[in-house]
Amino acid sequence: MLDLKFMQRQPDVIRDALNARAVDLDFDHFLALDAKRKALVQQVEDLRHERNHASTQVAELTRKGQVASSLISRLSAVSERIKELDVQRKEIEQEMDALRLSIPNIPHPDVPIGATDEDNLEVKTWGTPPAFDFSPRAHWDLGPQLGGLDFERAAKITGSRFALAWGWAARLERALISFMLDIQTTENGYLEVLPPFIVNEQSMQGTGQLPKFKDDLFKLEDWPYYLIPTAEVPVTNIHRDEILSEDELPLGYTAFTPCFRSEAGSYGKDAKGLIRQHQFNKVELVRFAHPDTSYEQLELLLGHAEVVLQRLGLPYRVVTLCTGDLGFSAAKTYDIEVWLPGQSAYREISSCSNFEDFQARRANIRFQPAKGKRKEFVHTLNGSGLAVGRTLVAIIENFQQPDGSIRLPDALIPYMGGQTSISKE
RNA sequence: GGAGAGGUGGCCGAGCUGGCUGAAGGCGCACGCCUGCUAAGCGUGUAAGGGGCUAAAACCCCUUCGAGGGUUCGAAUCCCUCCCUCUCCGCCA
Repeated sequence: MLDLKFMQRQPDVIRDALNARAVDLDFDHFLALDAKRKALVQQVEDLRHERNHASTQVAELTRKGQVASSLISRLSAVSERIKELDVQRKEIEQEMDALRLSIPNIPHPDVPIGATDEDNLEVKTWGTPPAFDFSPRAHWDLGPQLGGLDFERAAKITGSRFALAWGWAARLERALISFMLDIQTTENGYLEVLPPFIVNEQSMQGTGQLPKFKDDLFKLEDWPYYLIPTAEVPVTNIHRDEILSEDELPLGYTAFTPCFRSEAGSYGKDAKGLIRQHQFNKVELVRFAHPDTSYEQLELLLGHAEVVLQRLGLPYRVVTLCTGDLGFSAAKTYDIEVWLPGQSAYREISSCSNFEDFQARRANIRFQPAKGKRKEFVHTLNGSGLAVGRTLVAIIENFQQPDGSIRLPDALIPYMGGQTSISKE
């Protein structure tokens, strides 16, 4: 959510931002509503002022034992008028609120203008894609063949876009989760949290999933609750309606959670394998930062996600999302894309964003500056550290051997009970 | 599922026989004074949102005591509905 004053004063900035994002939204209508609102507010406030003033006169007269019936009957009419105008004002404000909740964040000046992911800007690459003297296979072949992944039974249990992992794959998934959490908690200063996987509507609105992206969510029947699409939601909302102190910033939380997404509108996309599932595991990093330093925090956060891939020896690149690809709430986002030999492509494995005060304003997360200054909204950031299922995919595909086995990265061996490779049998 | 208690400012906590309560008191915080030894004492100040005026302030005004509605000239205070928290019983782990 954007600041109302800012929208009034810098309408062109909003128009440019909407344009850059190719969002079709009638911002001038919003401004017209605001003008109407102001006019109404003035009328109502004048009447209220009159009523307040006269009411104290009534009180005085009554105290003196006098009757103020003429005054009272006049005020009765004033109150009626106030009620009428208030109804109008409320209608306009409701419409404005709804519009405001669907206006996306303003992209940071660094963000390249563009329409699709092809316009994203590569900022760095790390490692080199492995060279194979055989044609590398995709994880959806190797996984089932090695007895770790079972898509058919998952379809029986639930349906498409679900996976059943067992044996080595189940353990590898668990190993990766521990490995990632350990790095973030012991090396990068994050506090581990285990939040609810189901949240209410307010939380979804706080981080920006609602009201616009309802169709992407799983909602519980007969409950105003939703399955989380990412740990960003419960973890950012930890501090909803709270006032943090300046010296505790920045705060860093890491959480492992399953994530649930309806993937509406992605029919046919990544239909095979683990890439796009209705349920997947993720280790998330969330930071609450001082507005002055949030972009430094974004670089830091990116590094915290990158180090996981580096330890695993997985080649990747980092891109800055262009305006057309940028998420609704984000001001700037880096995607980390890991190399997948099975597809000969880089695929997103982490998304690190600075939301500035966009989420904080929605979720009302503020901090109290030390010097007795007024409270300000914090800046929120988050990033995957990493998507666990996709990491498993990357390991399977990058470290596959000519004989169909998979070599495990050294960093993971302690987490796998000393096991160094996975082979059939 | 049954019974009860409660939701007030950054926090705790009064008020709840309707007007003088944006809200006592305390804590915390800020500034100042005093003092000087790892501290205490004293004083002053300390909500948010919106509207007007303004270059910006100052200033004036309106709203806000869980949410929404009602009664009333006027509600934190009375009535109704809903949400949430806590305690006890039952139930399940």
